[in-house]
Amino acid sequence: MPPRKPDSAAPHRRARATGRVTLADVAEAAGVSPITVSRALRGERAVAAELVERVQAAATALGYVPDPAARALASSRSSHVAVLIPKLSNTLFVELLDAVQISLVPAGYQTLIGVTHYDAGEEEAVLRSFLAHRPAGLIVTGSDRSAAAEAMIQGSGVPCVRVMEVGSEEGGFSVGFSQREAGRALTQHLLDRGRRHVAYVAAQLDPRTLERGEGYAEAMQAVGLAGHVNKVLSAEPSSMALGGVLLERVLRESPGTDAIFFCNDDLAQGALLAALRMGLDVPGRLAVAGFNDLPGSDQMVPPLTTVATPRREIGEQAAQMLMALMRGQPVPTPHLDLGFRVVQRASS
Amino acid sequence: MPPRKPDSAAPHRRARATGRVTLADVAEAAGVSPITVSRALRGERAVAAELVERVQAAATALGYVPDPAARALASSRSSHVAVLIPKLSNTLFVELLDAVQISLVPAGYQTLIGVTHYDAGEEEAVLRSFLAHRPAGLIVTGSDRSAAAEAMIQGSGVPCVRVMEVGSEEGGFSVGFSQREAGRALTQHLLDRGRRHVAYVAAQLDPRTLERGEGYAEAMQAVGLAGHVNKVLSAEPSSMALGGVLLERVLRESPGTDAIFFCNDDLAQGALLAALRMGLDVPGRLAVAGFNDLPGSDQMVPPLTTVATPRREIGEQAAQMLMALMRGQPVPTPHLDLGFRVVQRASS
DNA sequence: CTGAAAGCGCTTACAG
DNA sequence: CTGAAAGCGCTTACAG
Repeated sequence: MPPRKPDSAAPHRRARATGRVTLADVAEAAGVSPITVSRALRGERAVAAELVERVQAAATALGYVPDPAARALASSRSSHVAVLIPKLSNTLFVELLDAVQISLVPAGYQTLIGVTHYDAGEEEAVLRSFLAHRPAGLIVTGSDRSAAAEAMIQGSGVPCVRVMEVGSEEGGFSVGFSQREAGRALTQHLLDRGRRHVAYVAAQLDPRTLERGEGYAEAMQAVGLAGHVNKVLSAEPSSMALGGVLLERVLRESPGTDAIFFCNDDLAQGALLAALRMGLDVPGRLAVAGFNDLPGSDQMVPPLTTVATPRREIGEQAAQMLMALMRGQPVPTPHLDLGFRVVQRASS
Repeated sequence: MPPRKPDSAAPHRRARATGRVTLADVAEAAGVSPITVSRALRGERAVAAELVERVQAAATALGYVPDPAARALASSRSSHVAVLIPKLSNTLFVELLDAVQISLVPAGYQTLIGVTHYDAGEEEAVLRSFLAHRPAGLIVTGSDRSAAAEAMIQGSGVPCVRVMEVGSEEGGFSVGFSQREAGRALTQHLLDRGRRHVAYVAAQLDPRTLERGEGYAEAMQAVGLAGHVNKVLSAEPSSMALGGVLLERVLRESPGTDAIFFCNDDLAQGALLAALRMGLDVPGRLAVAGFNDLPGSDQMVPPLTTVATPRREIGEQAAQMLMALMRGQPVPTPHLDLGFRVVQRASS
């Protein structure tokens, strides 16, 4: 009978207080040092192929899951990607977010979503709170923000991609399309269909909405209809109900209007339904067009003419671009224009 | 002239490599120990009022922001709350999420959102990844999940609130309403309006949808119309377009139908628009009702009868309940029933 | 290609 | 009511 070792020397390794399987456990099981496990699992630097296999087997056998907090503390970089969007009530942003998430999650990143409600103060607060988490990357909507917010982004050194617009500033990164061009194209479409008294009706009035309005005005001016330019702007949040209200307002204030370009499909959908209730002939008496091609627009009566915007592709490409930046890889096209498409349906 | 001190002894405190202001910096500035700063800032335990003030002043002056990673590592509890929802394409869940977020963010929690796509495997994967982040709390949709997912939740020890249904199991926590009761109430409403051939049309077929269907069947049976029970079920994802398709299918297969109860408003909205295109008289020939009272339902032609569900309140109350759990406070009502409301409009 | 040492910035027991 | 010590679980330089 072999002599019993004293208790104090017994265990090869004491179980953690937390019960968690750690890097050290994997290292011991694989017979290597913790740092080798770290490197093997992250695929960082060269580790002998044989060791990599042994480490991976041990990690799997023990059910090892790296601790993001420890990783973040040691590397001063978390696996979080913060995404800032203005509102969750606009389907556009939800789809954008969904696409970002679908691309980022399989790569091991966690999405932290921040809603700014189109408010500079809220955006700063969200940014401050998120940057404290040392995110690996940042995706923000548009390029319009307070100087303070901009300074926080720059000062943080966190890679950042701006979405929905295409920028051109040196040093920045963006994925989107030209809101102005899109506004111009849709207006041109209405003009091509023979409309002359085209009104631009917008709500919410964020910078992208205003840019579309500028495109609209340019298209009108280009064909000598500067005198017919009619922008109806409401700072209220966009909604179907508001679309109906604004339709009535335009018809009352500018009875000669023969086409309305709504800045977002929800307004246009609401206007279409209001027209139905009023017995207003669309497109006979009035052409109606929207923007974004949101769910339901193709189901309207009549189906809604609109601009299809590539928010899902924008989300995916922004995620790809950000991943390249986070890995320190070069980005061939720092400002990626994904374009848009005028979708003609029976409402115009 | 005073003698110059040697360089090596000069600085009171060396700047961190990271440049970050730490607890130690605040402690030094306030003339207390780091642990006192920690306690004063978290409001934990009793700290002399005078010290609290001094610490807070120093923290503010230095612009101190606690490091969530360090905090999580030391306390083995992060400031993240993970929220699991089935889909981002259903407005219902987006509003729920928004409400949760609005309640949690001001309290210093970060929301980690996980989309399961109604898939058990995806749910397990998301859960595994989230639990590695040691969330402070968890909010999940419904109470239907794989045994593996359930075991992960239980085993993690993370406080968890289930939303959208009200449970009754001992030991659990939930905020929602009775889907079955709601299904019954809406059906009863249609019966009260004189309808006899009421069909229940559902897509997606998640457990809540099926429960509503059971409520529907019960209401039919209760008035002796068991023979008229007609459930039309499609496993496809819910959408407006599908609503139109299913409407046509019901009219073709069961021409005697005089009312349809759609399991979600998007289907019902699509059906209403299809009816418009077909020239089908609603509610004269057919009554149409939906569920959830989603945006746009009140704008339809005719406006849609539906059940208003309190998802915002559910989100808020779930957040409140979870915060109590995370703080170890007692929860007076572990299963909170927030009810629902039948909203009668012109479509029935 | 592999490792020993130090440290990231907090909080948790344990004392007093 | 306050503090000194230890440790959470990793990764970053620095060596070899």
